[in-house]
Amino acid sequence: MNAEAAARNSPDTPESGRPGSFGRTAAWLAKQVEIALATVDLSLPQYRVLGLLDAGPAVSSALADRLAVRPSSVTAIVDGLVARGLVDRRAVVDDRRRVSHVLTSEGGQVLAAADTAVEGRLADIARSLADPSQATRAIDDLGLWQQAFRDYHAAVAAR
Amino acid sequence: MNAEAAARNSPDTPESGRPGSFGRTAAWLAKQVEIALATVDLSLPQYRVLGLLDAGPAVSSALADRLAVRPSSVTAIVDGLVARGLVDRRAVVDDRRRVSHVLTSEGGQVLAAADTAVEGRLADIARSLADPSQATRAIDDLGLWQQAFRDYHAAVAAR
DNA sequence: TATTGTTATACTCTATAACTATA
DNA sequence: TATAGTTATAGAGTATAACAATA
Repeated sequence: MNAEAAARNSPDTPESGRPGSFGRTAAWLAKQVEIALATVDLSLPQYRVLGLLDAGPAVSSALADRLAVRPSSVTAIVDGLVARGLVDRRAVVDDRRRVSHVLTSEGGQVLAAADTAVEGRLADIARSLADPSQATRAIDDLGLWQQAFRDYHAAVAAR
Repeated sequence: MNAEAAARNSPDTPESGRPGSFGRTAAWLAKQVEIALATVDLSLPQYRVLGLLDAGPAVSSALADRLAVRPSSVTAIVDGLVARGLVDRRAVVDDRRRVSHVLTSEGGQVLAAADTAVEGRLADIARSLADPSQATRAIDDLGLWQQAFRDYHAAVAAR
């Protein structure tokens, strides 16, 4: 351990990140999601797309905005989903430059399986906490983040 | 919105994921971390490596285990960090097949900047919550997950 | 002309398989 | 022989730049 780390960490938790480093925790949470998604053969970006389309059809530019990626990345991500029949591409009638994306029923099933896999893995990890009430609290408070994202996007959209 | 989604969502939140879909929330949390890390020119895997090395030097196989990736992926991730002078590779004296990795002081500085960037972005989003006490709770409870990972790894290591 | 999306290309992360060096 | 790690190669996600189709 380097000097900075030694100064930051309490003596009885020598292997941990510094206290309050919740950014690193979020990074590990991400890895756990990836591991769970691998069981249903889905990547993190694909899971995000399916989740967005679960709320209704969306054109490429809307997906690119919400995913915070470039349009060419949307093409790449969706290519795989279309090839597997999880998403349908369809032309937009009044503006034929645009391409809309629709979740197929098979896509909905895979999305549900993905939700189950991810939630199951995260719940397993939460149960490692000694206090069962803390496990519940850890899970429930991800719902707080869900609300935060909703409010955040609403605020950004209103700008 | 498809029929399944319509059935799951409450009428006043038509654009949201289904209630309790905390797996999707974790997936979006991951994206926010990536966006923040881009400001310090770091990827999510690189951020995880720097965080691990902050606790002390580690050989490739140990990093592969903790990162849940194959050894060749460790080589690829670390290559970029070594090229930037954030990590040093060094031979292990008593077993020269092994390669140890050490966080440089510049690496420690970039890691600190990354922590600041990620925590700042997540805090911004949490502040979108109407109730300020909920923002605090959302942030604090990521610390609960930090503890959960610690306990989970301890349990896995003890197997 | 401007906009939407795809294609071409390059870089990173990931894996599997083959290889080198060491044990 | 077995193990640790790298290299070779391939596929996915990302970006930028160039392009085609449409407005």
